[in-house]
Amino acid sequence: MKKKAIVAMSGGVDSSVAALLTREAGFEAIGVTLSLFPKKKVCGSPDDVKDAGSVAARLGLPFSVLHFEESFEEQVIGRFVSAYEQGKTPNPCIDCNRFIKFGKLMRWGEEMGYPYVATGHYARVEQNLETGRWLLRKGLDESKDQSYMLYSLTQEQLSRLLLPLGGLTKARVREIAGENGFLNAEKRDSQDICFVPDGDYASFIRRHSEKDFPPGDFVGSQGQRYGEHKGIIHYTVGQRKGLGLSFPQAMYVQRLDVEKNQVVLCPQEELFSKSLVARSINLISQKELKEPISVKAKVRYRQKEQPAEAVQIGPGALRVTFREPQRAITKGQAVVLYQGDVVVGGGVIAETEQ
RNA sequence: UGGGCUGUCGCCAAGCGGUAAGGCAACGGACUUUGACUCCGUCACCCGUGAGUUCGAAUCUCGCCAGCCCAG
Repeated sequence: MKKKAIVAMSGGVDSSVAALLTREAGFEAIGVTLSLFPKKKVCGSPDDVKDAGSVAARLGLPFSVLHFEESFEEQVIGRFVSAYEQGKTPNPCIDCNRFIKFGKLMRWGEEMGYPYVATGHYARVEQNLETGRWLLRKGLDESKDQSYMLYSLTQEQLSRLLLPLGGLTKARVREIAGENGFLNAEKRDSQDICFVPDGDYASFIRRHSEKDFPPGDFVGSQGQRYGEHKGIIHYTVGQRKGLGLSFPQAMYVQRLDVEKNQVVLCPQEELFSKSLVARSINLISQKELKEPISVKAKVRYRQKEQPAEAVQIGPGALRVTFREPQRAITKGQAVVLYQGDVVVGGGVIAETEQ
């Protein structure tokens, strides 16, 4: 009997090709598009659903739309807003993967008799036959690698995950889409936060938060006042644009002080720190770090991994110390550890040090 | 009220007789399944104002206006 898989189809090229490849790999597949925030133009917008449905039809796959708005609101938007309220800078895509695509959707599939979930992520999953552990590896096309976004997946989730694009380049994926007459072969890559299509995430947060985010002071690291900011949610560590102030040199946000409602500014040189503490960690290639290990770590998506040493400092926490100080390490963002192209694990940055 | 200094893009600031550098900010775009960073592009037909000298002035002269400093 064929193994059964759900393909999470966003309407884009990647997941469309993933659907094709999943079927070709011998799975009995169904296509599903998640409706997450129906009132706006997002995943699950009419156009995207239409594109996904059209590809599914072309492949002869059953297709349906799942209404996960409620979970999305709670698990993703809620966390997103709450992080900003605390002066942190969240990565909602990671939460969406963790709680929606590989949480809610996977559970739904299980109930429906479809234990596997396939997506169009550029990363690879494989089992280490010696240890039995499931490994997450970078996509072969390093320029598109999305393993960073998947660091939070558990062994259970990885064991049910199919990533058919892991060994392909983006160019090849578009080619395959073209060869198969997919109407979205040339559709542009997605960008920005899907539920804030106009890019104005600050207004979005104000609409979704009980709290008030009043103007406050821009200050220097010595406490000198530089001017007035628009509300703390408008800023993130390392930010340069949008301050509306002019200095002899470019100035950046060094940190956010929620208590004092201050945004602390500094020149580029003072933006670097050497180590960080991550919490809510998830380890993949090993169960725990018994001793410090040497890794390469990313402090944000689309950053080249940097040499570092990682040590576990508690059940859910680890400290990462970089060989070279890193620019603008930001609370709320994820740090992901690699050894070669294997994801060791990762966590949410809670503190920066030095 | 005398004496001195200054007045160039939203901010800072080059220029000192030959036809307006640059930085910051802003705006647009690229990049991107997060926020940032980064990169590329745009951004003073005009130099407080009026008159003059000159082939030609932001650059020289005179008047006026504004601001600053020192006197009193």
